[in-house]
Amino acid sequence: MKQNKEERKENITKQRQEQILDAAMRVFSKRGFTAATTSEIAQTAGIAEGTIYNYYKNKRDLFISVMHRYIVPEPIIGLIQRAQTEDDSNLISALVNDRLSRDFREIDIFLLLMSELHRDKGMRQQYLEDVTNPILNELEKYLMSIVSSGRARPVNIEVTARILVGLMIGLVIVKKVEGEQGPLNRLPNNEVVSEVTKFILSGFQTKCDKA
Amino acid sequence: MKQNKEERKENITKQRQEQILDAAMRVFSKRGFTAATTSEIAQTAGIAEGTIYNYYKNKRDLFISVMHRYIVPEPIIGLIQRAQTEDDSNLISALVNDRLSRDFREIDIFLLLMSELHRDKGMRQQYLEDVTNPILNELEKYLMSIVSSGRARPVNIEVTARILVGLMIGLVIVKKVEGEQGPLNRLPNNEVVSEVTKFILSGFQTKCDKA
Amino acid sequence: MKQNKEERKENITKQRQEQILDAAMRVFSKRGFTAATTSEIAQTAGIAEGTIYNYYKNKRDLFISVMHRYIVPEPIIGLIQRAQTEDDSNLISALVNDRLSRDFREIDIFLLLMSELHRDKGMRQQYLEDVTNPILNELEKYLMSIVSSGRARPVNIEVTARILVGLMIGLVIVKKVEGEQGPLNRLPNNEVVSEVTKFILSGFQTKCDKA
Amino acid sequence: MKQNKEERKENITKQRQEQILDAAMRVFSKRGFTAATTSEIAQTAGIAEGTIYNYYKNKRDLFISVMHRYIVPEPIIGLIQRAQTEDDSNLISALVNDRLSRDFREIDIFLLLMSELHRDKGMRQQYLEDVTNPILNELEKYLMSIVSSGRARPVNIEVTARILVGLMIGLVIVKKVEGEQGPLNRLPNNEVVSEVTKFILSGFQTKCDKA
DNA sequence: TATGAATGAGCATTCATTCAT
DNA sequence: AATGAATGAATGCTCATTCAT
Repeated sequence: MKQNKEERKENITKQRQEQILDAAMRVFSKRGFTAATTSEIAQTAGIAEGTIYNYYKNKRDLFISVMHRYIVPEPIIGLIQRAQTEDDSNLISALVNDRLSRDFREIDIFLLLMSELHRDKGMRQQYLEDVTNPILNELEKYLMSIVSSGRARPVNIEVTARILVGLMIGLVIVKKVEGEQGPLNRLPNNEVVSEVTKFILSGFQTKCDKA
Repeated sequence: MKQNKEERKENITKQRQEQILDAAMRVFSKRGFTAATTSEIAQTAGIAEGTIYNYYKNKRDLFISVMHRYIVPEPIIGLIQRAQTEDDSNLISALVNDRLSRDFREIDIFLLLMSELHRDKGMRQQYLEDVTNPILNELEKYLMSIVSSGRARPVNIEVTARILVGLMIGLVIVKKVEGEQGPLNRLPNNEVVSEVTKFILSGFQTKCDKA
Repeated sequence: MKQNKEERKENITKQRQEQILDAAMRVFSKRGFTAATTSEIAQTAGIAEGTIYNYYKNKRDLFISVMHRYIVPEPIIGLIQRAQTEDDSNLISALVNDRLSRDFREIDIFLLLMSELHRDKGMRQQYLEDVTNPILNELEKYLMSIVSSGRARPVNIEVTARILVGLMIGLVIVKKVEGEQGPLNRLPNNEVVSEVTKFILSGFQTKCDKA
Repeated sequence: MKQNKEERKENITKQRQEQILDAAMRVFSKRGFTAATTSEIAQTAGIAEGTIYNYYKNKRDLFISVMHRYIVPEPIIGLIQRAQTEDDSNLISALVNDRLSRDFREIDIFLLLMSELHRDKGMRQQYLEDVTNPILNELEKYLMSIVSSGRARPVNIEVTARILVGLMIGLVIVKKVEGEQGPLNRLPNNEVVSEVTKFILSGFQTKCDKA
């Protein structure tokens, strides 16, 4: 019984934390770290302002928790790992599709993260360790495998991994900046994905021009 | 003589504005729009806080002026136009090199702009008109010319232009996030540029696999 | 029990509002609207500056609340209504006495209101509706009744009502401007009241000069 | 020649002072002392902000000069003196008419003066000596003469003088507060003047009711 | 544990005044 | 004498954080 009670308590605590994190994520990504107010976060979460401080030491602590909660490498790493056996075109398509089909909120969080990273050395280090490096490592493993199997040119693995990650990030930013009227939003998603995939695999030059 | 006087006055005004803009740029890119204080901007510029308001209506006006002063499409458009007659590999190299050789401050300003754009519809619209669209238009013209000349595959012009822009933006972000220890900073610049150029022209797949 | 709690809370809120309004009234009437500082109001109320803003949106809102709290037509209207059956001399005496026995603070508030009215059209309109018109209406009703009963000359009702109101206002101002040494303060109150009453009823000309 | 030059200089100085005083009067009466800015005064006068300080020590000094320049007892005293020989009804009419036909600017200055008087003891004292007392003295002399000549009841001279002054002030305030739509503005001026004159001479009670 | 009133440091902005030209 | 840029103190207002209930 007692344990049951404690469990329930713990559950409520978890729920409350989730509730706050979700609200904080929305407000932070809408306003940016400094312009976001604890008052608006509390309102969004449907709780009192003071309650936030029962779960998080201060605003920055809450922000860091939001980043940990919503910026994670697992989904993208999963994609790469599951794709190791599939053919390359499928993997790239899946990756591109995954990124481009996310909604704008994620882009906002990402941009937010970017702009806060260089104000907080510790955060930047942690983001590198927790998110960037795992993804890049996985990509590098994949690139090594396809280079050694002869399916890819003998590219510089490190640089190419960064090219791929950079391309994903950049596309998502362009998509967001141009908004609803931009081609990346206007065209059917699969058309965009297929075009990007072809680009990644073959560049834009006429193929086999030396053949 | 009189004109001389007026001219000198005008020069002083210009200098003072430049002085404030420069300081504002530094502080804004270090702190972000909201966290930047007019007090720190004034201190950085070596003037009194009130003096800022003799030249700019308010903090947001100053911010917009900074953006206009430091985010301009001309250099990149110039590059594309001057390259129309050169061979494609040279143009791409030049573009990539131009972007990757910029210092971090510019990246900060760019990220800053991105994160403020979606809080200010007017600013976003203006940025599209003043910067994004001119660059994309120029790129699209270039792509059309090389497609029709047979030097490029019959790609979707619109999407490919965005791929190129996105790639530039993304690379610069990755370079910034990984910092001094990342490959994009560690490797010789020309090596990175050459790798990116090859990627853009041919992708990473083994060429002519169907030949 | 719960209700008790809520009630207590409400009481505290009321008290706090009253505390702020009282302080604001003092400071506003001492300094005028613009010269009054929220800092001094807070100090006078014995609270922190920020606390004011838990109860009032901004300084102007606080000012308007002060006006609503301290400038009300009810007492004067009550006087007129209760006097309808009494003889006219009694009513006039009561009115004059009521006005002249107020302390200087009220005069300050009144002057303050006057000087702010023409900077704020909305406030002026509201003051007319809430205070001026009700009093004038009541006075006009009274004047009509005494004219039709033959106790008064067939005066222009509208103008005479304004003469009476103006006389009250003006006397109070003269009393304030001349200060302690002026006759309106030096002479016994009932003497002044009686003199004013006689003036209102009969003017200063020798009565019945045509009889 | 030299003297001529100096004279001209003096004239220019006078003109400049007048120009500043006039502008200051307009701005002060529109905004009130604190809310009026030296910047707006300078703009209104068509001069540079700094120029004000060549003629007036500071803002308060300028304000006091405005008061001295625009609030003077002479016109009203002149009216009373010139009327000594005329019949009483004419004098009262002239007084009332003089006050009620002034435009709103003067009322604003008067209200402004009132609200500043009690922040500056010296100013209040001076206003009493320079303006209030001379007018009241003149009125008292007049009242004494008509009482002793039997044309007026044996009123309390001091109080009655204040009643008359108060009535003028109050009427003007009511006229201003009610604005264009109020009866004091809507009705023909001579009708209002005549009504007020009759009131002052005879009150509103039916005349000769004891006769 | 949740609440939300109270706090006061901090910020953008204004403005009277000065002073070099 | 006139100018107007520069100054910086002062102000209204916000908001993260605390704490009594």
